[in-house]
Amino acid sequence: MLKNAIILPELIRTDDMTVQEYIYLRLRKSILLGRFEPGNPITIRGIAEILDTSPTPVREALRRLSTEHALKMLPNRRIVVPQMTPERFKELILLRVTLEEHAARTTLPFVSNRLVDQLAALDERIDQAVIDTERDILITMNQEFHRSLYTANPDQVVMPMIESIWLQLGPFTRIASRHVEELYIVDHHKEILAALRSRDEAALITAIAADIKSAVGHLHADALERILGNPVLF
Amino acid sequence: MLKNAIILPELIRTDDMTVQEYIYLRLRKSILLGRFEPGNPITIRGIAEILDTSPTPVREALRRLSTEHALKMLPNRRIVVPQMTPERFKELILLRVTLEEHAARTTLPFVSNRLVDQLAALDERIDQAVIDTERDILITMNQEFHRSLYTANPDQVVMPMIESIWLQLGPFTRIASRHVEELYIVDHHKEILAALRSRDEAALITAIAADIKSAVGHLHADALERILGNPVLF
DNA sequence: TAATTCTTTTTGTGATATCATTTGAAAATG
DNA sequence: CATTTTCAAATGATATCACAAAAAGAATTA
Repeated sequence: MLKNAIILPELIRTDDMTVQEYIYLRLRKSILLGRFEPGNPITIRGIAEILDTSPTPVREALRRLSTEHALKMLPNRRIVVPQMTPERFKELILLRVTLEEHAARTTLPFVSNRLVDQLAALDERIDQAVIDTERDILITMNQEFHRSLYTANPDQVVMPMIESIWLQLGPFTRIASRHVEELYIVDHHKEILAALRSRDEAALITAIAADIKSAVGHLHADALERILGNPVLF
Repeated sequence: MLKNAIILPELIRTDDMTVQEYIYLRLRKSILLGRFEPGNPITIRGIAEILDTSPTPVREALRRLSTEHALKMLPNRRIVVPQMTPERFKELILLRVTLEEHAARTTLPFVSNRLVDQLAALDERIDQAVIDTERDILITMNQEFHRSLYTANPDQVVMPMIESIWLQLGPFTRIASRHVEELYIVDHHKEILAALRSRDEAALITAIAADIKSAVGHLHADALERILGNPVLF
């Protein structure tokens, strides 16, 4: 079981953080980076052993993640990463577009020039990560780009739901990347930035939708069926 | 502390249900019916005493509910029902419209005549609940009406997010109803049913949006500010 | 009287122990 | 050889215990 220790990315643990919270954040990061295989059973005691804690905080962290639908607690009390199907994948992408369009629309009045500059800086780091083929950094920074934009709205309530979608898509991106030759991701951040600078809502919505769909653009129909049609075990 | 025992609605506990799940469902129902006052501190041991269990499953249930943003865990580790503000309320309603419109759109291809009949039957029970001024039944049935419609889509992933919105609005509806003379709720279920029968997507979207907004229709601008502007303690 | 300090009680957190369920492999059966 | 049965090990759920942090009172001081 200790072999799985590698799959959990490092995470600095601050003093004000409870054990439960630390475990939650670390597992969450791991799922977002696609480190877990769908279908693989996860055990409370197994995680507890890896992280050298008792089962109690682990179970709480796992339950939180199932509430966000990042994990699934089966009727037989087994915990797994949910299996992806073509239908569910389609629903997730459609909902992600809906949610992020909504988030973009409601955050636009709160967008400052300063924020756009920060987003532009983030985008440059993303471009660099693509050049360096730094997959983990790319995923993290891309999420940070979107999160920074949507949370400009101080009263926003949509972000947790977008994060839930990201968590549900996380395990799949890993599988998908194994079926695609190389990591060539074409984002639409430049268009998003242009739309933000001119405060053009229609253009922003278009760019956001294009950005989300391009992330799975090279995985249309046939490819998806091929990847998801069979269980894809490794 | 035992005086709060009354606020928890009854719930049948089946054998296959874990203690944690039972507590979760019971608290959830309680929140949806607006039994908790925003700001009131909730204690793990208090709930455990009321339900005659140990703190462990209670803490897990409460953590699940905070993950859904039905409750909030403060930095000082206190647990409360989040306070409502006019801004947050507006965001919640806007997002609810977005989510339920999305759900309606994606579920429409799966709507059968049989389902429409079931929804019509539900609507009649809702009308009766209005006549009898049975608040709890009205709220529950109304949610069941919407849930039945959206879950017709078997691959749907949006329902948990809609439920999260309902949970966040729950405590507020109670406050609001204390400021309104009587319980006269004008729903738009007849229009929803008509749109479903004719499989008219545009009409359905319009009806859904109208239905959601009418639930807070008598609480516009001034009234909201008045209700939410001050802490409103009872 | 109001503010502050000190003490007691309450509370959340995490580890441990116990129990029932489930799993998985060995043994038995056909 | 395939299937079923049996049984030990693993696992999840819950109660309990110990500890530290926080809250609430009580006592003291200004």
